[in-house]
Amino acid sequence: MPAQVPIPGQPVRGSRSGKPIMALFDLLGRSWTLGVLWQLSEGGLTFRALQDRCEKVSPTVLNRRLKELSASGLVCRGEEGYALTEAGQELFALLRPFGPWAQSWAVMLEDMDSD
Amino acid sequence: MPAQVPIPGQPVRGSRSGKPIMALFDLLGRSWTLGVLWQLSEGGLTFRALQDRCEKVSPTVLNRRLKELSASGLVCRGEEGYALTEAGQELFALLRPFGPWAQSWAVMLEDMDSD
DNA sequence: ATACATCGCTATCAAAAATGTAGCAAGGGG
DNA sequence: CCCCTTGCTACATTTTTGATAGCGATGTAT
Repeated sequence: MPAQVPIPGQPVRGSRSGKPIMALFDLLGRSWTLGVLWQLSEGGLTFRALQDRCEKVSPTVLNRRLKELSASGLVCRGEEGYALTEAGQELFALLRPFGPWAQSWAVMLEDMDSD
Repeated sequence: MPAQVPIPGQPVRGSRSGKPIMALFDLLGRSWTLGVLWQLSEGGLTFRALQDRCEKVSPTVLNRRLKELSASGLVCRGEEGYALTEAGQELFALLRPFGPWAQSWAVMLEDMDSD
């Protein structure tokens, strides 16, 4: 039985209430979801191109994530393969600052470990 | 063998390169990580309080997530139980806009389904 | 001191999800 | 027809998550 797509308003993995933020976290908290959104941000990619970008993702999981993201209106099929929808781009806009933040986080962790 | 904590600079689940953003996505892409950060944003919580807030999390997983988040410098133990570190608060600041966005996403999904 | 409650977990086992690899059906080019 | 790429599906294995019970430590009231 394949996993269900988290839908705001309905109980999801981890929340009886189905609060939108919890549904979103359920979706984003699955392996590769964040990575796929990140990779698609620069333009449409074919299934295999996406697979290559995400070095270690199995086709099984990639396909499942793409279906979930499509059902959630974040991804759709464009001329060049899979692409972010408008909503997907909005979400990515929120995600973008994570890039630079992760950099400084990495530096902080190094300092933390060397002490 | 328990799961390892994703560390920037080292290969992680899903990335040979170990780019910080990929390490971060690996961490955030585990079940309950996002939810825990969210719940801790309003102040320190004890283990059991956290368990109650996250309705369905098992102690096994909660404990594992807390260890990972501690090792990653995002969470530490304060006077009132577990709390966000400074870095954790920075990350939450990036996460906060997801709340309102999730609301409008929920509305969009309803419209999408009713058409 | 004893009884009881609460807290932060750990142990154990079952279920679900992810991984790795192989390969198929469809479409295009030569 | 032959060969190549694309978008997957099948299947077996490993990893992760989930559910439940309960232990040892600490505090508090009796």
